[in-house]
Amino acid sequence: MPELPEVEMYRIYAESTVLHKKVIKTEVIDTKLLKVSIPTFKKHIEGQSFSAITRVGKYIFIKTTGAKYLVVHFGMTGNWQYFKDDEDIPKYTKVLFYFDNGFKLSYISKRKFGWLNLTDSIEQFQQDHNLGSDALSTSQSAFIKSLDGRKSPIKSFLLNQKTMSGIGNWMADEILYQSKLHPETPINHLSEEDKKTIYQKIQHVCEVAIQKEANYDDFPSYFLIHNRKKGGICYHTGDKLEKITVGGRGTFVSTKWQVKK
DNA sequence: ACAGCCTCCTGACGGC
DNA sequence: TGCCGTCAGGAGGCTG
Repeated sequence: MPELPEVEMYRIYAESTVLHKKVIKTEVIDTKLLKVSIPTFKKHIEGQSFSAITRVGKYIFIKTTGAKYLVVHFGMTGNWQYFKDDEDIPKYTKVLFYFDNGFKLSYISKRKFGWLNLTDSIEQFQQDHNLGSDALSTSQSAFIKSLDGRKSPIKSFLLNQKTMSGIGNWMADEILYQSKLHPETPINHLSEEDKKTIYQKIQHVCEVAIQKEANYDDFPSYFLIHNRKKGGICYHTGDKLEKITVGGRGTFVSTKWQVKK
């Protein structure tokens, strides 16, 4: 599922395909995924070119030559694909952008958990939707300060996009596994050292995942993701991983390796 | 302000 | 082999 590293790959893909291309037409196949009306969407996108593509957390912001930014979120099964021939249209295409070179960009969503929106500016969108700064742009001191006064399980906090955005379910498990901390540990039980460790592991997991182009198979062998499945084994202890629920999300944990405080 | 639970949606998967 | 129930998950909304 697309989290920060996967969305970064989508951003790079868009930069190498649709940047500076002019949209001559759009086609909305499933209106449910559009957060604005079709006329508003067409008015601000058709006839405009894509002039910059940036990412904050799991969101992509496409600056247009018009007044608005196009905001794209992929949900859990989203993707996009650049293609030319009609016969190559991807399955589950929900929105199509036609460019003046004859190519098209398909916004794909299998389970309809993503959406498209418009905004005046990235900062405006962040304010309106309580979207925190990107995990790779958040300082250690800001991260540690944001933990003050909280007592929810640390995993729930990592999944919350309000202060730091981009971390989803597999990354939260990965970060806490590498931090040797149990995902249910209440934030107010963490030491200053723990907080620094978590921050460093957030950066590490993001950086490695992007460097490996989000191809899980290429991640180092000590990464949890290789064993993050039913019957998976802890790389460090050899014990079977436990599957629990934290914050309503499926969570894999090595109970001997990850300390609960 | 914060925490926790529910909802959306539908393909994939496991069990019989 | 085929059917059917259950699971997965990001973010927003609602409640306590």
